[in-house]
Amino acid sequence: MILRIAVPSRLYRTFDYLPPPDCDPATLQPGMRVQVPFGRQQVVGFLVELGADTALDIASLRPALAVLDTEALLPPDVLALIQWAQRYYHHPPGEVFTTALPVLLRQGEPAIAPASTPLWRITAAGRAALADDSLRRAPVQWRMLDYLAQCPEGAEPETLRPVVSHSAATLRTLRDKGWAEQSAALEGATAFAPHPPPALNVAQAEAVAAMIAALGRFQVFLLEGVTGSGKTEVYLQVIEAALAQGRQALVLTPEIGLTPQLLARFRERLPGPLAVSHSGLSDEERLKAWLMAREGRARVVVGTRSAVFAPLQAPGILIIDEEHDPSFKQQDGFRYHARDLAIVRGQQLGIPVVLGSATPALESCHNAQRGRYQLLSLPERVGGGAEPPIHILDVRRQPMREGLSLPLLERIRAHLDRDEQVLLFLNRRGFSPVLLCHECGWISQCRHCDARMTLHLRRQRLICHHCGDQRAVDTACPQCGSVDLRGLGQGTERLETALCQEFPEVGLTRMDRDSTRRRGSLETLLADIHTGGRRLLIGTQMLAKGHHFPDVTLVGIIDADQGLYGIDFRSSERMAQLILQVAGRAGRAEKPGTVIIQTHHPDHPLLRTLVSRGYPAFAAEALAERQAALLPPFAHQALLRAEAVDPERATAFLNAARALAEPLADGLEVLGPAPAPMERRAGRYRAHLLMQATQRQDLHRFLHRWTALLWADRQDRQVRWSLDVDPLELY
DNA sequence: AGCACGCCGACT
DNA sequence: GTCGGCGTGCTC
Repeated sequence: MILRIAVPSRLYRTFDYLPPPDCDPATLQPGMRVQVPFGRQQVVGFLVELGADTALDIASLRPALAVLDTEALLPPDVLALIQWAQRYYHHPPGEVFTTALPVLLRQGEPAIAPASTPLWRITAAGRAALADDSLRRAPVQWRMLDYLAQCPEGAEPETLRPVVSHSAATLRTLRDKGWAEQSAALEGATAFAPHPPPALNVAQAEAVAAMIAALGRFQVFLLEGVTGSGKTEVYLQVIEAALAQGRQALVLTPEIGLTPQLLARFRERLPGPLAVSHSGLSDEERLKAWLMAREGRARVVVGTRSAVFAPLQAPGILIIDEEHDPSFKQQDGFRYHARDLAIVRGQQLGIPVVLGSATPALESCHNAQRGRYQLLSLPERVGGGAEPPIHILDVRRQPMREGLSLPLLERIRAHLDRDEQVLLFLNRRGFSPVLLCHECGWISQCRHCDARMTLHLRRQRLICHHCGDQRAVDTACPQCGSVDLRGLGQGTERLETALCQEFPEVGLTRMDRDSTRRRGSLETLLADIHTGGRRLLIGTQMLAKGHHFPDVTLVGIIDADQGLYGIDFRSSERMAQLILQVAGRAGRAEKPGTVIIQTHHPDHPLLRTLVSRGYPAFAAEALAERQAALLPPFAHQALLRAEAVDPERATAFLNAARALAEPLADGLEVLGPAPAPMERRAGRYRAHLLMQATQRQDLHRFLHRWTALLWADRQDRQVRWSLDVDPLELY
């Protein structure tokens, strides 16, 4: 008997081994982990298949060293999903397994839960202290205690570490004061008092009924609902129905969507422990969540992208929230799309898949249009209240003050004068994206990229946002020595400075990657906004996700122009989604918000449609444009990327790849090699070859044969290359 | 990707 | 005479 093993390497094939000498081959099952010798190393591999034949001479096979599991680690459906993904994305099997499993398991740790650490919990006295302001002078302790108050079933010391900078000392102090205590984990014994579900409106009830009727068979639903239309409530009720049938639910959300609010809502409504999986967890916590899902102790699993591979004991329904979010697509290594894989998994399991979004991806809209997905719309906001009106503000020939037009400034002042909050969205961090010498025209070019370094005035650094390189800001022009260096263009830091001068009496909060760099600072900023009287909020797309600001009555989109004529054919779709998401952050039923978009292209047809007729009309029009241009979803793409220090070698590789492709390229176009839009990045030159076909089948038949040739070809080791099937970014 | 082999130039 | 630079090839 031969063991076909996927080893953790980026080689595009499996390796054959003999069973270990002391092993009863009858106990072996695909999905078990096996310790094997590999070259001069020992690695943990995955048993993919048991076979009788091998392409090699039996005598040249090496025996495996040990079988690490007594039963298959992965249920058959996850194994099937992994194999499907490996074929579809044409990616090395070892890396696919590696991505699909928690770190500890791929390192060979046993598949049993690590000893549980005692949990920290708030005491009754602690709650009282939180309420009566006795921690007014101790903000760090207050923040920790407030965090504990939001963890009814206790929190592991590990998860508390990021909350404040010296969590262990803080916790000791809180314990000594009797406000927090540490005790062993209560096994799944959440004090669960089911909250009665709120009444549904007609559209919600119809959606829930349609999904419940589909439990037990494969059906994709596209749940399209504006912000505040109650998508989460629909999820909760359909999950409850699946649980009542003894099944589990898997919910995928974008990273930022895993906010305490969403989890708290799931916890108070759904019985039993929740398995939560995202990148902020320790390896032990991830393994624990994984095991709870597999053993069925957790009935509901909530996680980010990689949770699509979570093993489930009795899968009942898959839900992908904010399905349009690009973070569902992995952008390096194994470039899978978790939403697409969830649909495949649902089909393989014969269970429903729910895609929810206020602004569905055009791909999903198209699938709904042709009847592959069932469209369910939630057109009204729960509790009434209209969607905020969106206005286009033509800034052509307008005097601008630091990127703000005077009419916008006036509106901001009016809202602030009424004691309301204002949110300004600018998708560019730093002070200004370029430093320019007014004397000779020198600009702050990055040494490693075809990009300019962004000026961060506060930190007195020039930082390249593409490779991370940074240096001190020049005091004089490196070219001509002039001291007249000026920042060109607006970033959030500059906007903050300008608004501080304009409205010195108003509290202001900036939210971007720079201001939330320290762990826990996001929570602090949000607390400031909700309770601390900060009334001007400035931020990047970080603002657009997860958090709602009910007191905001004015939203300003500072610069919509980038998105309208971006290099990427998806940039207008992105911009529309961002605008509506930012708009959706604002207002409440009795105090609706207004949205103002500054642009130099007030007549841009897609922007006009979005503003006057809403997202569905926008999507229909954008889809018509895609169809006319034969772009996705009316064509299917794969991108072969190559990068090397020497640009010639990257291109030579792609030319060779193109030569291999030509005889096979039936029913598809091969475009390139072309330099990437930003050709040099982090000191390496990047180029690519784009394959495009109108029939998905043609593309995949081609890729199957072509990748085999590519891997067999003797390659230039200096060239790094990768294949991206269904690329979201064309660079 | 690792990891070794091996063939060249810079030193004790 | 040896140490170590990185080009090349292999991993069942």
